[in-house]
Amino acid sequence: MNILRIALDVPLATLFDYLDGGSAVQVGQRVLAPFGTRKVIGIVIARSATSELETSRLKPIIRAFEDEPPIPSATLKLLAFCADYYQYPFGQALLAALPARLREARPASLPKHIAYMLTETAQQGGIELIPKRAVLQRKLYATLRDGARDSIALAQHASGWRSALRAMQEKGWVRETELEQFSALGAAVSAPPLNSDQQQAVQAIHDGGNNFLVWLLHGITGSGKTEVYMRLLDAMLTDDESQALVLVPEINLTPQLEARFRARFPGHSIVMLHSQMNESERLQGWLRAQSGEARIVIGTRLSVFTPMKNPVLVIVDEEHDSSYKQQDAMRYSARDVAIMRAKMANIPVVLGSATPALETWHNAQTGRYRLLTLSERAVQSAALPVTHCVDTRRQHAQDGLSQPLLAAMRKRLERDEQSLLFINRRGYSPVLLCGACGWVAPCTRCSSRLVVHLRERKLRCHHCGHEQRPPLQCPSCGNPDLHPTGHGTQRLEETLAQHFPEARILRVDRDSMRRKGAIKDMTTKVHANEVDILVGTQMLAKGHDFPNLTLVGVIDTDSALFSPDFRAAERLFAQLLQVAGRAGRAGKPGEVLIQTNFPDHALFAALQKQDYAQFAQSLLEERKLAHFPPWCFEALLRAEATHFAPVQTFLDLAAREARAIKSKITLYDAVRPQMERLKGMERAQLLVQAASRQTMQKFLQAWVARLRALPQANKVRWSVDVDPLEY
DNA sequence: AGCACGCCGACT
DNA sequence: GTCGGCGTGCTC
Repeated sequence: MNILRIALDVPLATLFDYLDGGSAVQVGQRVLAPFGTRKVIGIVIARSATSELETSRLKPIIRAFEDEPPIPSATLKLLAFCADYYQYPFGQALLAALPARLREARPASLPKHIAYMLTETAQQGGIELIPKRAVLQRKLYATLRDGARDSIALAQHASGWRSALRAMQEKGWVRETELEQFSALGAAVSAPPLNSDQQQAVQAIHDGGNNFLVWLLHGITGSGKTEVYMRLLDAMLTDDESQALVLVPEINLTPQLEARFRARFPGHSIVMLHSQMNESERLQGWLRAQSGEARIVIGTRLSVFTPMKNPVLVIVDEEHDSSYKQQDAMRYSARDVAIMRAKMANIPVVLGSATPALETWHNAQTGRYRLLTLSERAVQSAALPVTHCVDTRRQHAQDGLSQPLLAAMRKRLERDEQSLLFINRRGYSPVLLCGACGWVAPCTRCSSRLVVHLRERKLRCHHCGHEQRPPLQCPSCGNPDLHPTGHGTQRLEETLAQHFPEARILRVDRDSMRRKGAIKDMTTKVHANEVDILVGTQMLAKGHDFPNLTLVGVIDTDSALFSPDFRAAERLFAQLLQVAGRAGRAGKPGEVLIQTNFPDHALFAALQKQDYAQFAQSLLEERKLAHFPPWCFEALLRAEATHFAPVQTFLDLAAREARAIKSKITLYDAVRPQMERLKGMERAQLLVQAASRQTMQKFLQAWVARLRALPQANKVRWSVDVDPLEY
């Protein structure tokens, strides 16, 4: 058994065989191996006595990292499953999941716990040693008087502790010491009482036992989902070994969330894993989770692959959030991988959301998932805002602003309260709209809207590729005045300044918030009442709590209401529900004004009542008629190249290969995505639908094998997106 | 993906 | 004469 089967970071779906060179390296451990002219890091996947290649052609590995803990087989199996499901080379999937430090050729070891303690001198001298004005040092002294503390504990007691501590070290008052293991620090803050909904949810999940079950925790904003998660952790992390994985969307992973968990579980080692951490922190977190020391792992998308010794629970917060879907390399959905992980480990998984993804809701309706509802508000001060539509067919919106909205904003200015204008710019493509009757040009083959292509004077379906000339008059009412609709948000800020020259206006979007700390500055300003009007995109929808904000205006909903992307309405509902939650907290009643040409749309009726279930039901019926997910399964073959011709050739051949496979799939024509050209690349894509996951998987397996064999496949960059969210 | 090999155009 | 353009093909 001296042959090693090794996974390498190369775009080939094979393992590579090497001689072990006498090393006792185990499955899951790292090796450095010669590969062509290079030296690369690989992971041992299996040991074997034989190879398909002649043994004389095998090279021995250069070195093995035998002292490192092996990646557990459960993690390898999960990644192998994902590589298979998402049609991605296993070695690349595996190596990409590791912290970057483990892709480098130097050994990694479990970090020591450095703690700080007072020296003899400091203890005998007492706190009077430290000058009164060195407030931070005195604070640290008081903390360390009770015993040694590590950096995490110190950070909790005093922000900016590092320089103060260094000063104390230089004076000889503090020295470093090494702890054997993580030790409990401080007392837990007590848990607030649960309302009956929360109690029932905790009870139900706890009673569900330790085996695989998917729970959907459906709770409106402010219903206390996080408290339910923490109670579950409390209840399920009982023995010394058990661990839990908590996934959160990119934006939700805030210092506040971390502080909340640490305060609640001071006796447990908690590890945070997200993209803003530096590489050594990331490696530390990974190793602590792998060793079993970390009891709670809180992280974003990629942390779904973090190895754990004894996981007992997986939580996916805001499971509908699109940041769970990776949009390059292996295009996995961390929510779906989390469910698969729970299934493989035979443990429960909890999905939490106020507006679940329609796929998730569907599974809860059919009984595949268990539904738990939190309908009471846990925070009593959080009152439901009043939602109204402004009918922009009657109240014309000049430069995007209608009179009722302007009047409402003026009222807030007079009362010294704040307003938020929400711009929904995402997924924007112009549709052809009749201003008289509200007719929107539909696709004849899909239940989607046609997109206006002004330059070519054409209407096109981005889903199936259907094209037609724009009609000269409205087929519904005969009105000849049809126009593309859905633009004009750029000048909004200027227009506002004209209307309210005295108001302090702050724009919040990705551009203005790019600078580090910009978001924190923004929230401080809003809390200090230094802003009257906030103008922003979906960045503003989440998380922030502004007590003096009493009006939310939504500028343009119609482009999303009738977007060619069939998921746009679902996203709009989630966003609007979230922005509505920004208005009127802490006692002051909030108001939400939505400008729309279609105030009778079912979405607004459901929004006014905060009735997700009703809206989801109507969307599900629509999707069933149109044969869209979740009533079918999809995969997208994307291709791009500097010129369009090879892209077209490749997709034509790919379509031919697809038809040659005897599978019950629906193949659509190749279409250009909304961004036809991106970063100098001409793009196009091919959509495939199947009635079941198995059918799709079987088809993709055969298809991708044939695609790899096509010589034309090397002329383009192509990838498969299984369960795509964006087209 | 890298990286080497290889076979044709403008340079010291 | 050779430096270097990127097409082709291989990596256990």
